[in-house]
Amino acid sequence: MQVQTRAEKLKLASAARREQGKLELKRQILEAAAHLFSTNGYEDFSLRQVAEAIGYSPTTIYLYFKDKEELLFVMAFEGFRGFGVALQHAYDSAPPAERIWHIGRAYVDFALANPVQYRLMFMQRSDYLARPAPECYTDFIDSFGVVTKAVAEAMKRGEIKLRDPQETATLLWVNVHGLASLVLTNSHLTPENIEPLFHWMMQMLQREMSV
Amino acid sequence: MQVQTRAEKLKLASAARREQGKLELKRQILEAAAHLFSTNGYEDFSLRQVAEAIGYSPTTIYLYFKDKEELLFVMAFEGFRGFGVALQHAYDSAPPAERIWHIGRAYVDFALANPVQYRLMFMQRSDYLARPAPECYTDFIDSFGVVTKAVAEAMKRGEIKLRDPQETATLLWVNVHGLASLVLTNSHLTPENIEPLFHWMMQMLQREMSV
DNA sequence: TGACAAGATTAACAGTGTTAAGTAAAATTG
DNA sequence: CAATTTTACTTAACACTGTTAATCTTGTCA
Repeated sequence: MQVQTRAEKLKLASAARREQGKLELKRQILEAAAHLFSTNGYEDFSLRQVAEAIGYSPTTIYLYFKDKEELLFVMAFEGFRGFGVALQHAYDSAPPAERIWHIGRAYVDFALANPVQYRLMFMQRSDYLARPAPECYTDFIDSFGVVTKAVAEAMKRGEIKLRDPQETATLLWVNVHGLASLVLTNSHLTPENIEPLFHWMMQMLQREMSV
Repeated sequence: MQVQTRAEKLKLASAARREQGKLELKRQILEAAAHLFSTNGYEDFSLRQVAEAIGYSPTTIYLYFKDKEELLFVMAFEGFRGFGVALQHAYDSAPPAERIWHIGRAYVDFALANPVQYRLMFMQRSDYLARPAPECYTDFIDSFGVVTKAVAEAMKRGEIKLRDPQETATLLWVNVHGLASLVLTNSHLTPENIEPLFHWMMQMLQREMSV
């Protein structure tokens, strides 16, 4: 490998700077989109409004996202990313014996703290879950995998009964998702008054896993 | 009250016939809409396509439904109606001691048999649940009420532990909805292979309610 | 017959996603 | 430094969408 000439270096630097600018605008689009999405809702979310919000012409967005669908997908995917981080954090920060409980807590808390995103991710466009991640999102945490891991390890430690970890994790998932989506749906269930139900549910699961 | 003249009778009959015709066209619109909805999906569902399908101009639909939103709502509501009927049937046709189990079964079966409607009702447009029923849909079964009733009666009979029936019903609901929506979302879970999970889940709930 | 009402249509508007052609400025090259 | 190419963006246009107002048609009634 030979050293580059000064001109070549400059060229690369400038290219990098421009690339940086592109990334920043992409970021800006995503921010405006997320904001409009959370205020207007899924139904009234429009590309043209996003464009207007950032002061660009509508077609500019197509230079950064293939189409509306992809912009929405990336928004959902940022949700999946944050969601995965939250579950992983719960896994990491809890004593092994309490991991499952903490993950359940983190799951529900995420839904309550990010209702708009949660709805998009798991209710309105749950089909996105089947889609492969967009390129450049390689450092992606498999949320369900976190649960499965916690379950499998608890089994290995003998804290819960030996079963198919995947199936056990699914039963957990069914419960936390069921509760979360019910709270986001039913006005009688509020973030405050679900606490007893959440505790009951988690205790039931814990008991069930032990037996 | 005096007898009507022949002319008055005719008038009424003709008015009734026309009213009948209106109802039939409304029915026709709903059928075409349901069909297009289930083939094209929520995103690509359009009034103009519905109009074309039944051979009317787009604006005709506005003579029968206030707007697209109401047509969609009525479609969802027909789903709620069928859903309520299914749960009620499960309630009626099962021996008292097995009612809860049967209702759970009916819940999940409905979701698997009517995935498109279920998605609309409880995932894509779960906000419809908070909306009051459209007039003329007065004979409406409160699905959650069926569960609550079954639970309350099982408590009275001493089959399950005394608790807040509403909260117990909610825990049941959380589970069946969680499972149903997961199956409709996750391609790894299919109507065939969830049977073990369903049984495990229901047994867990039954155990939990007894303790 | 002529007035009237009901049911449907046409035309139009505003807004949407999306594509192709055009433009101005910046970067690159000889 | 001038010429050329690339880049980032815009304008114009198309094919849709939901929705409204005005119009037409047709059978009903006095």
